[in-house]
Amino acid sequence: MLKQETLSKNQQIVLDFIEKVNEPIKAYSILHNVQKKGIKAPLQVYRALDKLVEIGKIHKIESRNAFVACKNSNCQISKATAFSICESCEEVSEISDSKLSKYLKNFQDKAGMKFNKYNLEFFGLCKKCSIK
Amino acid sequence: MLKQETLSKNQQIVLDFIEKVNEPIKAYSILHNVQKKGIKAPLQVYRALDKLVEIGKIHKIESRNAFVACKNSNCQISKATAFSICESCEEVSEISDSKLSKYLKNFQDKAGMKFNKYNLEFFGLCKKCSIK
DNA sequence: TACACAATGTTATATTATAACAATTAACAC
DNA sequence: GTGTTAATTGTTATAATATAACATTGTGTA
Ligand SMILES: [Zn+2]
Ligand SMILES: [Zn+2]
Ligand SMILES: [Zn+2]
Ligand SMILES: [Zn+2]
Repeated sequence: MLKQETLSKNQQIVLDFIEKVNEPIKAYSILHNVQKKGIKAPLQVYRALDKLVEIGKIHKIESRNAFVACKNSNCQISKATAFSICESCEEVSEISDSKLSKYLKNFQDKAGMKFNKYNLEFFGLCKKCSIK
Repeated sequence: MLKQETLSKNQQIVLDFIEKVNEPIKAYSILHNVQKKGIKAPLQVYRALDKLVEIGKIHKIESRNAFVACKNSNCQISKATAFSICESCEEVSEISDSKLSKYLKNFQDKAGMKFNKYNLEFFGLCKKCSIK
């Protein structure tokens, strides 16, 4: 079978919603918001999320247990992700910095482990929150 | 009051156990293992974990919801952490690489956000698992 | 002593995520 | 089209992770 090109019904419903809100959102919040579309159970959401993460349409913000749409066409299928997170307002942005991603992709640890994936989360205060 | 120098009873019990197992361990697994020491409830474990993370004695592996003792005396109180994670055997090592930490500490994102903390998780196969 | 704050103990509950199994749908080979 | 396989869905129940709320006790300091 060829690699799936179109999303399934539930996957599309979940993705549409995540793209619409345009900020990190939690699984059960997604569930509440797509129940009118016929998605009734957590598993239906989590299965869609798993697939969407796998194909790189969304990312999971691990420290927040939240999901956000990918804004970065050249982030290779979720294998190299970086985010900035404001600890005050919880605003999250995906970092797209070719120098950073190049540096991390080529990073070699001392144990000689070969990496195929990384996730980096920066924390601080966004500009808005710094002023306050 | 001066900054705490000695750990409290529960904090010490939890830290002792985490250091003994010497690999990432989950909160409820800690709970089961320290019940003989008098810790009975999840909150007692989570409160100790919170404090130990705060003072840098342990770190949370966000992608695994697990906690591991710090092996790295110069990781500044949990504000700059990096790990390698084997996706096959789940072995986790704390990366101590001064070049990497320097690079990340000085990283400036395009939005001009000032970071005070980061967490980086690399995924791949450890040497042992690569051979198989 | 009196105060402030950290830590504890305890019960209940909230939040996040998966197990298990049956049924349906989509893609492919022939 | 038929049979085959894999992906997706639907559904109920439950597991795993984490916090709320409140009363109490301990500890350092003035
Ligand atoms: Zn992305
Ligand atoms: Zn902010
Ligand atoms: Zn450390
Ligand atoms: Zn391994």
